[in-house]
Amino acid sequence: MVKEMCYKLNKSSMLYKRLMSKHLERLNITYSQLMVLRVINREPGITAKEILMQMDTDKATLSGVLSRLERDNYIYRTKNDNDKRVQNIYISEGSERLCEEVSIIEDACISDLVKGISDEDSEKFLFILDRFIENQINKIEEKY
Amino acid sequence: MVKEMCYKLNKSSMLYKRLMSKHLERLNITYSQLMVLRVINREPGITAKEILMQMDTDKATLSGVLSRLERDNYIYRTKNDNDKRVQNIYISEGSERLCEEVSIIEDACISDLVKGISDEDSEKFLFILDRFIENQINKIEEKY
DNA sequence: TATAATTATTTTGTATACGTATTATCAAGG
DNA sequence: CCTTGATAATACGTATACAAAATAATTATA
Repeated sequence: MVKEMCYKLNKSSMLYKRLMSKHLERLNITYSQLMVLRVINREPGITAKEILMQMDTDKATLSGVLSRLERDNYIYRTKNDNDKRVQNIYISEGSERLCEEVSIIEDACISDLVKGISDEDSEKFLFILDRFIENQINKIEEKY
Repeated sequence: MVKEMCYKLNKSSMLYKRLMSKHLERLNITYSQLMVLRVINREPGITAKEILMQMDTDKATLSGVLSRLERDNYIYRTKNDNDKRVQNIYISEGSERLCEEVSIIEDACISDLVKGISDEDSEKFLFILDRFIENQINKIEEKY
């Protein structure tokens, strides 16, 4: 049964990314880029390191996403004078609007996903999923 | 709440892949390759098209996975005489053993993931997840 | 039967995911 | 000071994920 849970979690995750990508296509931005952009929108001047701590992704991956966001003028970066290793990251003019627009798209994407699932069941689902994730994290931290 | 469900499903999926990858590292095979190898192991002579139907992945992705599996001698392919577009795919000598070994690894990986979650709750979780996935599939098939 | 439509698969291009190496900078100790 | 170790970030290599185009073979149709 655990195996089945894992497979279906993977499948659902894949479907979600597929769904969001389709809707985001016309905005010329990817799902990953968007997730990062939102964090920056919430905390202007944030550093890559701080984004990493919030997002549980890989630093090399994030570096790539950031450089593409910068290339496409969604963000800009300035060197931090206190610590020249660090760059502070800001949303470009106009990108706030993008974040808002995307929230609307996301709401549309997810609107029907709990159709036929009661609030109580959703609650229950989240509760179990939290426990499952906790177990996964413990397992990953184990030695091999 | 739906948004939270989606984020956590993604997170859990990522963690699972990370966990399996760490354990599979020493076998010199990736998680995706393994999933494909197993299907071939179950149905020797299967075609790429048939694998696709079972696995809900992308044909281009599968094509790459298959070519790497062939490159590393896990599988071999023969042209089908009835339809020369098609290739029949077989497990190479020795790869069956790999499949068995991997099952053991996978069991070890997932063994503690339902710790603290009752059978009843796992059941419930799967039930809700199935419904969720069904809704996702319907949503993806909608027009934009 | 010649052509059009379809099908199986690969190729190409872009964006992740992630381990490892590298670069630049900082901070602490000798 | 200056070397050593830690830290922030990028670069590189390999493997997906996936859209779109290309290839090659098959089938349907005029």
